[in-house]
Amino acid sequence: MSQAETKDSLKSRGLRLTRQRKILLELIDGSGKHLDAEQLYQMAQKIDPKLNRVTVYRTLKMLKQGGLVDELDLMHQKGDQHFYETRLKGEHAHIICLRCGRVEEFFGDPLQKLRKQVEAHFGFEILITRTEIGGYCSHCQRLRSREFEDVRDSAERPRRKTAKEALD
Amino acid sequence: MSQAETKDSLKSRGLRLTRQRKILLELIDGSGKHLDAEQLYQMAQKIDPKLNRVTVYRTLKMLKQGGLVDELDLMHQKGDQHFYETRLKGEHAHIICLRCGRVEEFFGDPLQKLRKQVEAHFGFEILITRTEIGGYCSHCQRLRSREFEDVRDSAERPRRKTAKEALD
DNA sequence: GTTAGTGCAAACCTTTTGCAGCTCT
DNA sequence: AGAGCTGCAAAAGGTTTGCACTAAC
Repeated sequence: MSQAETKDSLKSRGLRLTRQRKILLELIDGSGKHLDAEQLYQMAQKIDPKLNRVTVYRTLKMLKQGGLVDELDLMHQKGDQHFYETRLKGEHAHIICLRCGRVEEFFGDPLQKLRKQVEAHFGFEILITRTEIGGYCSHCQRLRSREFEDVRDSAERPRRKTAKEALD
Repeated sequence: MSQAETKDSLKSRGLRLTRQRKILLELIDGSGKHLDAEQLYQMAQKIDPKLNRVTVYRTLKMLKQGGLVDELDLMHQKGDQHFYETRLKGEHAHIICLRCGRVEEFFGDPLQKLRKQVEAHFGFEILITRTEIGGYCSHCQRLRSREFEDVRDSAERPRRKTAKEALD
């Protein structure tokens, strides 16, 4: 969304385009990554050291409610925080590798079909959708099978992880 | 999943089927609802008053990692906690009404097609999927438009919500 | 008997709230 | 002028951790 459109969107709801909001909007629009509140806060502070973490949270909440950004969980692979992206690109799913953390985006007709079927089937008015898929990317599949072989071929007794270790 | 299958699944990983875990498994399997850790804790405590909240969290984490339950966010409509359901039913999406909180489940071929396309397109090995759709159910769409008319037709001046109120 | 699991208390991380003062329009 | 916004401090909500004791196998 252009700066001008965003400005209009805020104005029309009686909201103000403050110095802090300008900084945060540029960071979200410009980064092209999925940033969480803490990352945004760190980046914003380099521009305006007085900008408070609370302002970041309040701004994100406002942008989310205004439909200007989407909130992601990314399968909570890194923790329980939320990530944000603009609504510029069309609807897409997020594919998260549970080993290396890499995130891919998938645009494809199943997402549109799902949307249409849900609207038709339930008479539902859709405002937000979130599709997240967790597993192993092709690269990590190879690494995992090699790790597995290493354990079996190892000179050490191929001890299985204790249950406690497995939980960590 | 039957009690026996679950037992095997735990045993094969060197995990124990304790009194506390039996209670929690029955609650999750039996309820048919999407329960969060706190609800499970409250229910479990009625059966065993000494069962600790921490045990609930540890058990859920273990079941999730073992692929015995799925974790849901339900669009964080009620807060930032997680909800849980067994993996008995096939893959499905959750449709959450942002007004009344009602949750519907949608089973349909777009979900399978999405899965296949992602596997084919990225060579991805899928372990978990989560599709959540937020909006208004047909019932709440009607209520909302009525509420809106009420405001316009009201004898009071049709004041718009202040921005502060809108955020609450 | 050994190792996994539990309960308790305390810590942790992320996010929200109350309030006085500041700033955009 | 006046409503909206910010910063600060403090609290809240949900979840995890360290450790000594207990129970499953």
